[in-house]
Amino acid sequence: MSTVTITDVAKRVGVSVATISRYLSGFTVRNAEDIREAISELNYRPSAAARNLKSGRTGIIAIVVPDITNPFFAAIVEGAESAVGDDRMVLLVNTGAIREREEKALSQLFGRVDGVIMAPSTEEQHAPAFFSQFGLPIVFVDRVTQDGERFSSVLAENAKGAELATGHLISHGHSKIAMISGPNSATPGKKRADGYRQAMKKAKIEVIHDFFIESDFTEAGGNLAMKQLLALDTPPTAVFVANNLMTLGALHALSEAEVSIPQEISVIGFDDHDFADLINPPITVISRDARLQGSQAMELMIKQLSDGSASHPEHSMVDVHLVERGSCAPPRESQKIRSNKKAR
Amino acid sequence: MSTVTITDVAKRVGVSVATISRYLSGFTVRNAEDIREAISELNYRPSAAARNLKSGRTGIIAIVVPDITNPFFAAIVEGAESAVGDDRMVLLVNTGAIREREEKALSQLFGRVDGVIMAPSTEEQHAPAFFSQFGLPIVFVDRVTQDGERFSSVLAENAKGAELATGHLISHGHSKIAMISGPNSATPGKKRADGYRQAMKKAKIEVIHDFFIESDFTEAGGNLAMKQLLALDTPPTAVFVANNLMTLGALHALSEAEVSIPQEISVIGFDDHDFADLINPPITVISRDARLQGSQAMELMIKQLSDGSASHPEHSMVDVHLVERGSCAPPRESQKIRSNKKAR
DNA sequence: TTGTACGCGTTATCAT
DNA sequence: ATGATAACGCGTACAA
Repeated sequence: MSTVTITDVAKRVGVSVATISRYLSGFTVRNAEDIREAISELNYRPSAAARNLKSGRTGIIAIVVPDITNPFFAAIVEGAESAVGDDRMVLLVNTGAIREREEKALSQLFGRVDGVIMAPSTEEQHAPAFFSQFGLPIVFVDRVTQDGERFSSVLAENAKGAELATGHLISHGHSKIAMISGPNSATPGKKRADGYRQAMKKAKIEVIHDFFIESDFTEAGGNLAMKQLLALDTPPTAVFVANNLMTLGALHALSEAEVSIPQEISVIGFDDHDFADLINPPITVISRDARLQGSQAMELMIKQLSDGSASHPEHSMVDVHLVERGSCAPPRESQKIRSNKKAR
Repeated sequence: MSTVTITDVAKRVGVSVATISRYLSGFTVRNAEDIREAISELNYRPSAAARNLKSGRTGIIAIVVPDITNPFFAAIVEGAESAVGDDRMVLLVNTGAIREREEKALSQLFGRVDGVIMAPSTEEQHAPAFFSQFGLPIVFVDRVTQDGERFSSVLAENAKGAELATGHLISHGHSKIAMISGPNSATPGKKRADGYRQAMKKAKIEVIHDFFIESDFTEAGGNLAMKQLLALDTPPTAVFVANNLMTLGALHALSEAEVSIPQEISVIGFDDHDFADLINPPITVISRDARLQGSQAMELMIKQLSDGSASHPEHSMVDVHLVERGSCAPPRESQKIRSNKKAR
């Protein structure tokens, strides 16, 4: 156990601890060589804990996400990590989208980290109050909480993306367009639903109640929603699925029910995936640079930390774009989908 | 800014700091109610930094992985996080499989964390020396370094899995079986190659030099390797790909070259993937519980931390199993793969 | 049960 | 340029 302190080094060299400290801080000292040597021989490492206590900073930035297993959040974390710099590190908190864990994590984070980058699982949250209460710098990424405007954030062009997706379906001639949406309580859920409605409105297509399903961004949720859609008397001819996991679930439902894409139904998803182009047919999606979202969030955090500019929140958005592959086509003349074939 | 200390609470209540400290530690004190009240009114939070300095512990466990973007490592991290408990947190380090970053991270980690769970990018590493030097508890997960036996580890049944995979191909009647392997310098790379050779030996099939390609566990690497295989005068009729990313790359190469699976070539991968069953055809793989690997590693770490049992390293292995889908079939009579059609 | 006082390892201030 | 020392906030041995 390396319990060698700055005092040991000082004794070894025959100077005071202050001199060693100065040397470590880059100041010019007389016997720098002796010190360098002593440090390496004694294998001295400054105590992070002591430094934290003195400085009040930890050099650690937390990033809290609902599910690190979701490739999208993994990309965000990777982006954030890539921008953290040499003198700081990233503390990961995976909340499983469980509210209690989020809150507990936040309180545990206080004092252990200099700031937190967070993708809150819901907007209905007291997080901002919590943050302002403790004065912990925060940057929201991908999602915000109720009065999230008071804090910096890096979101995606959710509404635009959803409009793009829905418009793409419309341009193929579809009108029976369903949406499997995320929870309305989460930023991307709400915004993408808005975009869908906006596009439908522009095209003067009425949104059928049964065609809009508010699900939960999980694979199971997407799976269930798609089954519900297939069980309808007149199923949709196209569906826009609001995130990658739900798309996965929906595709499984479609595959199980032996509904062919895009002949019987057109599918477009939000967020790309490595395998999306290997599926048959390759899936058309709205894509964006999640890694960039993460790195931008980290940059905002670092700026905030050095400027102390918590009072001037910055809001940035990463762009989205359509990646056209093979899962969208015009609707058939005959709208007879074998809806009840296998779908429950 | 919450700069309220234990002293403030003590003054408020009219007792000494020791009493407050005792209250916080769960001891019985006279005016517990007053203290509780004062703490909540003053919004007092004990300083983690000061506690760290006193106790020598941080309550943080690091987990360093090559690539958090790889679903496999994401699952490991998620598993580890799930087992960390209420009084500790996880610090993530993503090294990008870059040796220098690994080493730098390790030195930065010292003093900031109580222990590190690590998936080293290569076995050719001085990490163990580094660890023993500083006495930082470590548990290896998925991979080890040179003298990794001296430290606890949670590996997978790599050799068994590779034998299973190769045997599956052999049982279908293949003999021209190629392997796209990982780097021999990494534990899973080496062990899986061993398993392949073992299975081939058992079946008395000679391993053709050109059929064994040592790649690098990346998508690009798998892609290139598969192209090389396809460009051979007599290409293999089956291929075992040693990890998920390389499988992805190989599938892209196959798809690009319009080689049909399993008619023209059988494919089996190592490590499952959410989308593996949606690809056409669904991909047969060797699977294992990565999340379990992560949680076991964390459990070993926590045990080590409480026991102080660093001297009794434990080595555990998670099992593997074959997930049969549709990417393997008997070889054709005519072995004419359109090898040079589009490959390259 | 409670209070006093010291130590944890650094850095910053103040003299020298 | 250097040395002595206070201070960071907390836990705890010791005395009461």
